[in-house]
Amino acid sequence: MATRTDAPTRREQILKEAARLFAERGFHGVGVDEIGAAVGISGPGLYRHFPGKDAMLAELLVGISGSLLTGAKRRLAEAEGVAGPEAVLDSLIEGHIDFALDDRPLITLHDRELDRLRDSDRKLVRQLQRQYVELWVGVVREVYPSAPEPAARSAVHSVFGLLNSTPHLTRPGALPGRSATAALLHRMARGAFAAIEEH
Amino acid sequence: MATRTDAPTRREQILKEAARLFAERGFHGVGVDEIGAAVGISGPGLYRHFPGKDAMLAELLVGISGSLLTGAKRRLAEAEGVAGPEAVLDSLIEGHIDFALDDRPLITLHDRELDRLRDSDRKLVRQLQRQYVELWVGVVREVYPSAPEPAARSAVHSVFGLLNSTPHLTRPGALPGRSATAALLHRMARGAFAAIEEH
DNA sequence: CAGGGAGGTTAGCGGTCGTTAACCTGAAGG
DNA sequence: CCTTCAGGTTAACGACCGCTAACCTCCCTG
Repeated sequence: MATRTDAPTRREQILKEAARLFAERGFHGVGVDEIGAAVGISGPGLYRHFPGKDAMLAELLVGISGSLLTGAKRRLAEAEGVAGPEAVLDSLIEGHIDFALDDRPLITLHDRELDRLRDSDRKLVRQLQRQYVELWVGVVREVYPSAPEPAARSAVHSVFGLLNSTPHLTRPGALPGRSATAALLHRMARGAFAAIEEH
Repeated sequence: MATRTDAPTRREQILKEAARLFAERGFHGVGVDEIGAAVGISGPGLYRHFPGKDAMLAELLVGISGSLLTGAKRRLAEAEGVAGPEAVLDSLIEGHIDFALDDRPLITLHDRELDRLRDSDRKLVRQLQRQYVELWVGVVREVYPSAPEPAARSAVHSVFGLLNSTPHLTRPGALPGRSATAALLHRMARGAFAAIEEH
């Protein structure tokens, strides 16, 4: 998989703009004409690239869940043996923060429009999400062995909520710069996890 | 304001069911017929109680933001002088957790459907939200005086994300019970705030 | 016991939206 | 040079949805 430097294809443009619009106004709140207009073609021209509006949302959500899981697996494999569980957890957090900061609209969609999918697609996305969560839970339980599994799972969901809050705080972009924000989020996530263990 | 023991009025039933449906399927994803059916009347009967579908959403969102702010102000006033800033922060966290656990659909709506409001209503809601955030920021800065204001504000938004994650974790209801969940969320919120200060 | 308002009902209008149909065009390939 | 096809276009259809109109039926009250 080479690092892409090519110009984005029309199909990719459409997906990107659709993600932005869906995140801004909701799946049902955006018409196909608007999506088309956002990439310079109009309305039904989209059907040369996608079988329907639903298919765009499906591809977006499956893509998100897939790359989150793939990235997490890669980070876990890279750290295997050579690093302790704390470093692995840090790596997972870092990956999730990068995603939350770079693909804000996708993060928004990811927990907002899942129910608008066809049954089969929704099942797939949920399965990918579940694997992602369980991967985190495993690592968290290595770092905090005294934490019972349900608490660890709740904690993971809550930290996702914390990290995924980025869309809310960057209205004017007047926040302390990307790296400082990432560092703050990272520390807060670790601080939240550290509170799993009572006292 | 007496504690209400009376049966809920038809109007309140409608608001409650509308909140649930809007949270489940999005504002545009729910038809007035469905809302009517959820309270046992059908379709246009709703217009005896509300001027339109938008008005239901507006009343819900203004109500949420208002009661969050009112509750926070009350807690702040009660603790004035008699308690240190840490206790005030704990009280704010407790209030927000109660709300997140008891009114899950409203919490979901609150940061999801704001853009579907008329301009004037949206402005009002945003102003209430801003006051709520600033109230938290003030308390947080008392507890952590070394934290710069932008960091404190980002932290507050992130902790809201953490606390508002409750809708995600209660799919089957097989989580460790309400009080244990509340305690875990509370500890995590404090742990996250504690990480504001570097090192 | 008349009458009126609160709170429903069903029928239907007007607009919007996803999708399809039919047609056009420019560039690549034999 | 003719063909083909990818990638557009506009027109239009059918479904759905928010809302209004018109009507009906209790129940309360003077």
